[in-house]
Amino acid sequence: MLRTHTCGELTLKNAGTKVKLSGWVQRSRNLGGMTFVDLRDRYGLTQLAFNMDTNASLCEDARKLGREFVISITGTVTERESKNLKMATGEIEIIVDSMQILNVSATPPFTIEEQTDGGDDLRMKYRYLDLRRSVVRSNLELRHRIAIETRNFLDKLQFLEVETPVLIKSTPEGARDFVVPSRMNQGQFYALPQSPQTFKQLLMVAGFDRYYQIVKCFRDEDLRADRQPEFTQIDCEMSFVEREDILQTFEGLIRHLFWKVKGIELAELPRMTYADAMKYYGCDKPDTRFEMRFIELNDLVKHKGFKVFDEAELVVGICASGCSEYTRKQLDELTEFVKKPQIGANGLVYVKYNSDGTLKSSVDKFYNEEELKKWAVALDAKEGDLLLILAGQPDKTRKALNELRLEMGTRLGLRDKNNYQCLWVVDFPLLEYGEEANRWFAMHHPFTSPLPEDVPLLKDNQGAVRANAYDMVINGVEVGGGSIRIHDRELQSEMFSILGFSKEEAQNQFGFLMNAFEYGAPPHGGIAFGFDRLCSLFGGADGIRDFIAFPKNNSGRDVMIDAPSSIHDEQLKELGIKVNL
RNA sequence: GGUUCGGUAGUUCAGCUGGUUAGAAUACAUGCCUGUCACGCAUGGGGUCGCGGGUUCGAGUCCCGUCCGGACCGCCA
Repeated sequence: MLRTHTCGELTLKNAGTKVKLSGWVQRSRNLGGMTFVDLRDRYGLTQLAFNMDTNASLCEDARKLGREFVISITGTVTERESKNLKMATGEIEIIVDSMQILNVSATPPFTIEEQTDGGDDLRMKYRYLDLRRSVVRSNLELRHRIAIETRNFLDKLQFLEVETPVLIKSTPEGARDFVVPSRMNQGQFYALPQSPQTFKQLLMVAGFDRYYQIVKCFRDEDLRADRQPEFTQIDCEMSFVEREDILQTFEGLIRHLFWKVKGIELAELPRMTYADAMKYYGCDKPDTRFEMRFIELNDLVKHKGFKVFDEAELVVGICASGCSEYTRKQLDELTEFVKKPQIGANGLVYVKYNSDGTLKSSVDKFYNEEELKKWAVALDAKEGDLLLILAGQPDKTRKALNELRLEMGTRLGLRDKNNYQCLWVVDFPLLEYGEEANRWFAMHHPFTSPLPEDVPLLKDNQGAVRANAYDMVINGVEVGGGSIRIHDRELQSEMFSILGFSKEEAQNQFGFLMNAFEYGAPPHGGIAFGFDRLCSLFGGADGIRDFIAFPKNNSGRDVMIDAPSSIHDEQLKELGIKVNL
C-alpha cells in the first residue's frame, strides 16, 4: 500500500495517527537543523517535517529532494508548533520516520504553483505539468461537476444519452468540415460532425422522444480564445414539444446547474426578441449586466448643418453614467477605440453633461445647449453623465456602438464576473441574404422551422420570416441555441429550394432525413449548449482553453504532441492521396 | 485572408535617441542557518538577443523578409 490518506484530508483530529502519504514534492525549506517539505497530490498539500536531532540521515535525504520528486513517507500526524491558517492542513504536519523516493524528476521548466511563471506556450507544451497546478485542476473538476449535474438533471426528465457517429458525411452548408480519408473507399472522405444535428432528429423520428449527449463536435474554422476546432456540446432534442416546452425545460437545466454548482438561485430568464436586441444593444447576444441601452437620435439631430449627422442613416447614442469628467485624453482614447479597423467607426461625438448643468460637446459649432439638452433627455442622462454618439450606416454603426458599450461597461466596472445575467433571445430571422453568393442562407441551419404565423411570407418576403429559434445568452456570451425543427417534408423541401438546392442536391445531401420524414416524424425541437463556454463562464474565465485538458493553440496545433503532422508516403499511398505542396 | 502586439538567461521581463564586458527577479547549484510555509543570508554557473538579409565604423536596438506565439476582424449553418 502506497498511502493510507491523501495530502488534503489530515487535520488536528488525526493527531497521533501513523500515516503513509504519497505525492509530489511541491517545495522544500531547509532551515539547517530541520527541513520542511510540502507534499502535494490532487487533494491538497501536507507539510512533512524532518529534524536533524531525531533522525539525521533521513533529514539529510530530505535535503536532497528536488521539486516534483515522487515520494512516499510514513510518519505521525502531529500538531504544528507554528500553524499556517492559510492551509487546509495547516494545523498539522507529519513527523516523518521513513521515506522512499518513488521517482525523481527533472527540474520543471516553470513553477507548478497557482501563479505560475510559465507563459501559455510553455504551459501547453508541458500540459501534463500545467495540469498539476491546482487552478487548472479545479477548472477540470468544475467541468466534471457540471457534466454530472447535467446528466442528473436530464436523466430525471427521461432524457436518454445516445451516442451518434463521428465519421459522417460532409455537407456544404455552414462551417468547414474536418475531413477524414477513407482507405476502403478510395477518393472518398468522411466528415467529422459539426454537430449531431441530423442524427438527433432521426432519433426523434425513431421515437426516442428525449435525447441528449455530451458530445465532441468539430469545425475547421479559425480559432479564438473561446473557440477550439474540437469542442463539446450538451446536445439535446425533444419530441412533441413547442418552443415554450423547450425554453422551460432548459431554463430548468441552467437553473439547476447554477444552483448545484455555484449555489446561485437564478431568477426567471427574461426574453428579448432579436429585433430588440439589435435595436437596443446592437448585438444578438447582449451583456445585460448593465443597461446603457442604445437610443436613436435621428429626429433630434438632423438639419442643423452637421454633415456627418445629416447624411447618416442612423444616429445612435449611449449614456455613460458619471463620465462627464472624462479628460481630453480619455475621450481621444475612446475615439481611437471606435476608429480601430476592427470596429470601423469614422469618429465619435461626445456630449458632457457637466455636474453644474452645462453641456459641452464635440459638435458645439452646430448645436446649442438647448439642443444638446434634448439629446440628454432622450438618453435619460443626468448631470455628470457623458453621451457617446455614433452615426452612419445602421448595421455597422450598431455593431461599433455595441463594442463601445462593452468597452464602457468594462471601464466602469459593470461587468462583474460573479454577476450572472441570463436571458433568452428569440425570433431570429430565418434567413439572411448572402451578397456574394446572391442567395438566401439559413441563419441557424436549414432544418429550423419558421414561426407558424410567418410561413406565408416564405413565398415573397423571405427576409421578414422569423425562425422558431432561440439562443441562451449569459453575460454577453452565447452559451446555447436551438430551434423547433421542420418535421414536414413539404416545408423542408421548400426550405431547400429557397436555399438554392435543386431537388437532386437536396436528395443527395439530406435525402436520408427527408426520406425519414416520409415515415411519421413527430413535431420536435432542441437545443445545444457550448459546454466549454459554460464551464469557463462558471469558472469566471475569459477563454475556454483552461477548461479543456489538452487544448489546441490559436492555429489549431497541439504543441505538446505536435499535431497536425505529415504522414508517411506509405500511408498516403494506402489512402490513394497525393499531397500537392 | 487581414489588423495588431510580442519573441533577450531554465522562466517572467527590463534594456532610452544605435556606442565599453547585455541586466533584474525567479529558478538552478554550493555553503550557512532548528519553526519555516513565496523562509532568510552568502557565493556561483547560466545568453548565437527567434531565424535570414540589409543600413552603419558599430545593431538586442533601425529597415526588409521569414518563422513562432497572443488578441482581434473576416469566418464560425
